[in-house]
Amino acid sequence: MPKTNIQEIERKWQKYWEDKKIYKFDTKTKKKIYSLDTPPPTISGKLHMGHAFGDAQQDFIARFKRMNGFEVLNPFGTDNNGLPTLRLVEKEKNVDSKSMSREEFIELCLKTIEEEYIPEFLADSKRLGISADWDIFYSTIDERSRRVSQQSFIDLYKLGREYRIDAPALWCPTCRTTIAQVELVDKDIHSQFSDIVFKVDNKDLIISTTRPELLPAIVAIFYHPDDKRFKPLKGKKAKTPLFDIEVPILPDPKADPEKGTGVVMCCTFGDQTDMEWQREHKLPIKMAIAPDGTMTGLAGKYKGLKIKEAREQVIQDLKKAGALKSQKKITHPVNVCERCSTEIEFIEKKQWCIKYLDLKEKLLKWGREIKWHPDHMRNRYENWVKGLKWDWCISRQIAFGIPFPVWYCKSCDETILADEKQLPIDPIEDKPPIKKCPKCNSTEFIPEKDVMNTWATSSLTPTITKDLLKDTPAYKKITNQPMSIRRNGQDIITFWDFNTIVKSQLHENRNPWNELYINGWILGKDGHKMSKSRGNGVSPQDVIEDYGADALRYLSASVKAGDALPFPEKELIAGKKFVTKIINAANFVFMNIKPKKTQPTLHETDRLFLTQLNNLTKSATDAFESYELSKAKMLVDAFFWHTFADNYLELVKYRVYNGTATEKASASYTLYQALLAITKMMAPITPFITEEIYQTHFKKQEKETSIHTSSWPTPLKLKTSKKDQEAWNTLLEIIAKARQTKSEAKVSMKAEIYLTLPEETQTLLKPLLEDLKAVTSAEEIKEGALKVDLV
RNA sequence: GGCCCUAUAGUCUAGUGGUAAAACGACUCGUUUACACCGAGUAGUCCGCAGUUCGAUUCUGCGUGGGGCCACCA
Repeated sequence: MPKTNIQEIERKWQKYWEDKKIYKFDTKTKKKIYSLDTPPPTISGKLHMGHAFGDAQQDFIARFKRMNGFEVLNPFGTDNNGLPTLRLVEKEKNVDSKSMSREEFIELCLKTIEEEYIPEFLADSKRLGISADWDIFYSTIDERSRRVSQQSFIDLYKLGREYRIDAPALWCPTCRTTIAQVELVDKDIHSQFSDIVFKVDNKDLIISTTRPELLPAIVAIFYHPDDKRFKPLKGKKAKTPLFDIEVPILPDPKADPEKGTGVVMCCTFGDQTDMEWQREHKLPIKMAIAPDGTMTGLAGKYKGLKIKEAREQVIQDLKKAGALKSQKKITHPVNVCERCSTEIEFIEKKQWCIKYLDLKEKLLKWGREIKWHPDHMRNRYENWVKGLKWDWCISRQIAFGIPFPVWYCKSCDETILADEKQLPIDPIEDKPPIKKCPKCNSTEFIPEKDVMNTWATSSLTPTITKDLLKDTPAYKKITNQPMSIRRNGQDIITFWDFNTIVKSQLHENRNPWNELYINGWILGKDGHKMSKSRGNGVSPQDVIEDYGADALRYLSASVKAGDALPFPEKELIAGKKFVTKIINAANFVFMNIKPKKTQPTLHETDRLFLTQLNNLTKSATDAFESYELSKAKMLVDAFFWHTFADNYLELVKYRVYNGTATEKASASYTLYQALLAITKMMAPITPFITEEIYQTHFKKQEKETSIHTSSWPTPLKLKTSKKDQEAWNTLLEIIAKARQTKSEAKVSMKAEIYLTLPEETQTLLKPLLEDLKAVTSAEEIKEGALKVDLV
């Protein structure tokens, strides 16, 4: 088929589906509802291959369930309330969010995304054949999401699950925001160990550090409790150079005797271990670094210098003071901000946290109540839960996002919640619901300026989806129960899936979904993750242009749940070939048959073949049911290609052209049923070409508006016998033998032969011998050991 | 440092306690009443070691390679 035809056919059915509202969710449905919690992509550009690949796999499930009698709730959302959107709009519109009012900036973000990004993204998704109901649409920053998200905050506050504390927070000096553990990446940094001389009872104690600028913030010195070298120092105090601060010397097992000189200095905000020590040993809190990445007054004369400048200066001064013994260059990995690669710092800040560390055991239990596909992906969730050390900090200090619905009393700091009926609100713009503080009667309130972390909202997608259907009859059916399934990539199990489970359990005491499908993962041709910097990306738009959307979907169906696959161009070729082949096969079938729905007396070849078809129907349906999508595709594809096209069509041709009325009727029925079943079973994967075939050939008899709302095939009623499989296999073996003989003799497949078959084979295949003679061009069948002779 | 997944033709993947298969590629032929974006055929393969077993590519352990998660990183 020429390229333009594929494009035309696909566009034609895409329009048809939209016009006929084939994927419209019927809110008045009487059917069982199958609901999908769809991952809202952060839209900052075109649909990329990762989106296409995952969305396609989800669509296979949606379409399969739709054909199996479910009313499928397949919404579509976008996630654009976070830092990436903020960055995008700042860059695109050349503005600085800090110099605008929050309201202005949110407006600009919404407008930019909605006008310039979402339309193209949606068009690409539709072009891919995603069968979502586009009217059930949400954005994680729209009014509904803001309301649901603020309501969640208020509910959790009332449940005592939220608290606000002065806490050390991971801080990025460049982004000027606190960041989450998951936003950190490791980076190898060239640095140096400076051996600094401390004084204990006027004797030298050498301590190695990579961060001499933190000398003013030292609160203790640690050694390993088993380290004999330092045991005598226990309980003594060390004096720091330059600053002359006296700090205690303490034993702690986290100090590594092998590293540096075996003793380590602890500053409140040096790194995570420092903070743990601060807590465990109840050390004072000292802040040497301000939120903007400069030194605080604590650093004395170094105040106002940037971290690196201060480090240089301190080293110079240590040298002058004779307190720097030596320096050694090292490369060591440090945590940096994943967005700007700045080394992170720790600061003290009032933050809202959701308390969940007490729920670890329950979280593990809840995780086990969800069916994971594949099962082993639950390990990632469990490892994450077991490793949790902090409660969930949901405060973010950026200009864009969903505001906390709270104010604080200016005089007593009492938290004032917004009136639930007025959500969503912005405390900066709106007034608190009360005039006086209930605690101290003060009348002045300070709005919370922070916004919520994006995961605090996107962890509510099941709630948001259900809220979209409020006031419809379907609402009752979907509320108060988990959604059917969520599908997403393995990369966000630990935050999106995890946080959603947390919220659902805290709010509703139930899991958000019954099942989780971790989609297969597409890599670049080089086996690495697709990325701009590697230049190994493939654009789905180009692929659709060259091969068609069906071919891209066919490719997406060749990876197992949870697996990763280097981009296989050959699967696109195979997909395109499949499309051509099945349309040709359909043309052949309907050129030669008279469709008949009732089963006539079946010719033995047809009965045996239909038995094979029934086996396929069972195994492919099982595979779809258990979400083994790649297996399902492989089974149907292999059957279509080998059993149906290569063998059955060849076997039946002679009879179709030359048979008696009875023989033709049997062939007609068989061809019709087999092609219909195959077409339907491929419909979830290649929806366009199967719709083309359905509409062109089957619709007259089948009557459904679309193949995608037709019913899934079930096995046909057939007489069977124990020898069916043996007879079918033997038949194919003989055909293969004849083909082999001809090929080796380098003659045409139509060359005539003498076929010699053992008596028992002839008995087994008796009703098939005429078809066998025709397909092998055998002039006659002789008796004896299996042999093929050219005439 | 802890953990998870994984290893099959040139490539990418199925599969099995009795030495294996499809697709793409290669090679050899054929073709005109579905299909040259075709048909048929040929060659080619189970990471290493040890254990369990009559028998291991398959099960177990270890090693090695690849992918990933977590923790640490003065």
